[in-house]
Amino acid sequence: MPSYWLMKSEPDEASIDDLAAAPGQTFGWTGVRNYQARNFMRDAMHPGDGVLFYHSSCPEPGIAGLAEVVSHAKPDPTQFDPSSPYFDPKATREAPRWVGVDVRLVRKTRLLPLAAMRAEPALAAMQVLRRGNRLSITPVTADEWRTVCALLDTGPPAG
DNA sequence: GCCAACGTTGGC
DNA sequence: GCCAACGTTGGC
Repeated sequence: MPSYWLMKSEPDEASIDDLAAAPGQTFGWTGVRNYQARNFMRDAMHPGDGVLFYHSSCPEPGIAGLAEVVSHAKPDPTQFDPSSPYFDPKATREAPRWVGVDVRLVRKTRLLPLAAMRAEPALAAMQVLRRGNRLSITPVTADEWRTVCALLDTGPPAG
């Protein structure tokens, strides 16, 4: 049984189009510097899990596509790179602190805006929509996953 | 740029 | 271990 996740990315840094253009339409998810989000990747994510690719901190925040986890967690190389904004001087190759998984595009979708997600009763309990939520990776239930896919398939409400 | 929310840091 | 100060996230 796959699990489902919502993963936030700032499109200026890594957008759904960047994922589509990447070799194999796959890239490593780097830059997570929050322990809870890290632990999801390290402990709970498995190849085959579904990913809602979410654009954050941008003019139109929302779900921009579907992706898939294709690796287990492995050390995030940016923690070792002094020129990276994600450099962590306390991380060593012997004892890496931060990990990431590889994510592959399934398909780019129309944008499902944050406001539309909030307006959908079936998504009312979605963790990413909780007041004050700042986690960049949150679990998604199978029901929420199906609801999002249905919304993406049916397009925006008429009118 | 504002601000709510919440994570992290560090003195004690 | 407490908790105040500070930093970050992210929508608006």
